[in-house]
Amino acid sequence: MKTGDASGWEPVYRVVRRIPAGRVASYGQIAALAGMPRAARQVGYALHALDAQTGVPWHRVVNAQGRISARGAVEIGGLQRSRLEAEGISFEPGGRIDLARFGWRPRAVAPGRVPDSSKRARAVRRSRGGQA
DNA sequence: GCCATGACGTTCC
DNA sequence: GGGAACGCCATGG
Repeated sequence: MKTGDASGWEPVYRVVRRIPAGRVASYGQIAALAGMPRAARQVGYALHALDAQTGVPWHRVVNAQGRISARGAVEIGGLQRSRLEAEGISFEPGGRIDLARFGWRPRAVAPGRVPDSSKRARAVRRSRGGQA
């Protein structure tokens, strides 16, 4: 909430506009391209404060799980899904999107293949102790 | 100026 | 592949 003025989020909006139709990008990706790799949350916040008439394809932005979060805003999530489907993006039974196919790759990487970062870097930083 | 909240991400098991 | 916990950063009160 907190009606942000969205004045300093222009770089973020610019990145979102760069997302081609039929493709989706994660908040972290947008944040990284905007210059804030750790401010993924703020990206979502910026989009929330954004208006539907700003011309920014906010519906092409989903979380890293390829799912629509829209905390509390169910109507927003429904609209987002409808828009994505209209662009040719298919949803899985669980409401998830196949990021391997519809995920936006600004680096123009070979289609059908993604570096993936799910379960590779494990011994990189285990100091976190996410769980006992 | 400090505390609480939030369209999330990444790591660990 | 899925669930849970910790972490980051910015806005609001």
